[in-house]
Amino acid sequence: MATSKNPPFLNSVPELLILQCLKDRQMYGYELVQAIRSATHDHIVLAEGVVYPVLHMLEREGALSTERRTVNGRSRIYYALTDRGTARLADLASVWRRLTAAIAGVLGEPSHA
Amino acid sequence: MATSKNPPFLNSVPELLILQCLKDRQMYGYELVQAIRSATHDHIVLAEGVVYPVLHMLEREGALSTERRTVNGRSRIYYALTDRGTARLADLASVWRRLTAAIAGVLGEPSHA
DNA sequence: TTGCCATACCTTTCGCCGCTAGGTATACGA
DNA sequence: TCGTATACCTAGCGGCGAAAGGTATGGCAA
Repeated sequence: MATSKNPPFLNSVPELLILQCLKDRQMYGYELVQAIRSATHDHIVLAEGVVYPVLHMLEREGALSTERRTVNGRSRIYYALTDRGTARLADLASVWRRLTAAIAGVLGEPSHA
Repeated sequence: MATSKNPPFLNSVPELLILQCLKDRQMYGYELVQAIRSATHDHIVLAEGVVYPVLHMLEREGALSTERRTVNGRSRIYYALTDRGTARLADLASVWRRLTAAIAGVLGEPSHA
């Protein structure tokens, strides 16, 4: 009942992954691409064209705060979760778990519940 | 290595669910909508506007065979998996499991592996 | 010193997939 | 006879990710 509609279907997975990574520590865009790539053993490779727009959108909505730093003569923009971002992460993760559990059920897997 | 690219991101979940349902027994479109709805306890509700086009596409590609039957004065189109459809189901399910496992890893869940 | 690769940021364009919102027709119960 | 459930269908829109490109600096090798 509480769940009004299907979230347009399983979208915003990139957003979920990015938020989750930033929960552990602040990171910059280029770093996120590689972190996700290596964390998933190359199973998920987010192109930069996906990551940067998401970061900008999240910043616009107040889910992320930014800090410009120069390291080794290179300028980086570090992103960190705000309270709002933490809440958003919790929301997305919850929806994600609910949907995957539902699908696992159809696929005939126990889904460890 | 075998996995060339990200499948456009987590698309074709409706297709996966439909194929999986048809693996157990043949069903008709209207029935599929409700079967998925109830199997997922209303967490996933595929509109008919999603289901029918997928069925037509799968039939066009030889993944489903059809049989028209009249029950209680109502005309129904029953769909059944072909060999090709079974293979397609196996493919989609495998991709699905790989991706969800990867995401579960990022989310810090054991994902029962 | 020149050129290439890695780093680090960014945007525009395109295509697809699912969603919305309709539409048709029959059966059945109030 | 009128509404609701059954059962099928389609056209059009929108959003999100993918592809493809563009800028700039640093470092290394030829």
